[in-house]
Amino acid sequence: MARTQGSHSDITGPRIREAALALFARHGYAAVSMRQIAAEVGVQAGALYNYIPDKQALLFELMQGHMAELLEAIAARPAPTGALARLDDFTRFHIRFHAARPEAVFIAYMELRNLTPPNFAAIEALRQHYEGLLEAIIGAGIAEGSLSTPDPKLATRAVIAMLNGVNTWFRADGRLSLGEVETLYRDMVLKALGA
Amino acid sequence: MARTQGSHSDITGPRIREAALALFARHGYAAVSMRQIAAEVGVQAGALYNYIPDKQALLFELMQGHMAELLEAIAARPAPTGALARLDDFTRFHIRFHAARPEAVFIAYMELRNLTPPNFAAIEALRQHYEGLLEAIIGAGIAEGSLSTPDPKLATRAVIAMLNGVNTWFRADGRLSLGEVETLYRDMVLKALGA
DNA sequence: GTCTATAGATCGATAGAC
DNA sequence: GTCTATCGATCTATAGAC
Repeated sequence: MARTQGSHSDITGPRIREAALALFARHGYAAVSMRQIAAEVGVQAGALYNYIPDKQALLFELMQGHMAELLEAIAARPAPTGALARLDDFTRFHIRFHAARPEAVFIAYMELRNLTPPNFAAIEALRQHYEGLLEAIIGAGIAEGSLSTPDPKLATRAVIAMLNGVNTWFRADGRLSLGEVETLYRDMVLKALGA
Repeated sequence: MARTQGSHSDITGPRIREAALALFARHGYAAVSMRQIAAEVGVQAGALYNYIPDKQALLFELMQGHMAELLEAIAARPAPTGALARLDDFTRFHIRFHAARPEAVFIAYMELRNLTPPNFAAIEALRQHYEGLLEAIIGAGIAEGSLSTPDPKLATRAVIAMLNGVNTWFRADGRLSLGEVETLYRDMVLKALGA
């Protein structure tokens, strides 16, 4: 990994984020040193500070970037017509998006307590916005009569938790394909919400 | 918190575990120092080593104790007759048991990666044993025809994840009582499993 | 059983040479 | 933009007095 001297402003920045993402996900933010990140990138620790003000900002950027990507991806998706179709689309999107970036997802849920209070508030607002999208779908389903659940807010949290669980065990080379998992979870979600 | 000198073998041990539980849950294992734990107990850092061999053993004891308590509590519970009644009992037990000890639950799920490999294997075996209890109930329900779900192993994971989610938002002084939450989740679980 | 003191290592972040 | 070198703080764990 050692590199000789030279100027690499275009690639070092992204590589720092990649290395930090992998190391934070594996060992946890508090257990990873700036020297470890630097070694993974192939620079000395001091060079990291040309790209980030401090370790906290590095964590925040990773989490904010992940949440922004999530919200952009769901916003860019054309919404199907009808609550059931929208719910089907949401569950498939959620599972697929999260399965594709397990490290960022892991960090986004595990390292919240290592954010400073203002940084935490910013991430929490993004998370609540995403949750609100699902709650709106469930509310629309109740309004149109295609869904029936006594407490939409609680049901929203239950569905999100269920879908998030996929990331703790899914492996691409496992017994089920991602498409099969999506369908099985979609069916459980629809039934749980009284479709 | 400062204390004068003296011998307190009977109470210092449990107090160390209590302090470590609270601090690990709030700040994370890697971010908590032995000095912080000692200060919370009211002793100097060196005194901790009369009770535990090292920091890792302290984490392991907390997690193992939690899992042992969980398995003992469910084993001591008289099993109702019929899969639906057993499922109702399991969901209520799971939610109530976990809601009563949020710190231990948080540590049990968040600090797995900070265990040494042999310690991790021991905890993981206990977790799988617990999961197996729910899988057996679901399997029995399918066998007797009261439940209908295409993949019992996947359904087991989905239900556990859904139930675990309660701990991330439930507050005793919130909108819903724990009993109400239990009932709402029980209903969603039953429906999701095709009861 | 707890104290004080400390060893030996490692941390985040900065300064200045190139 | 990266290097070497380092400051000052902090860490786990241990040694020896009481």
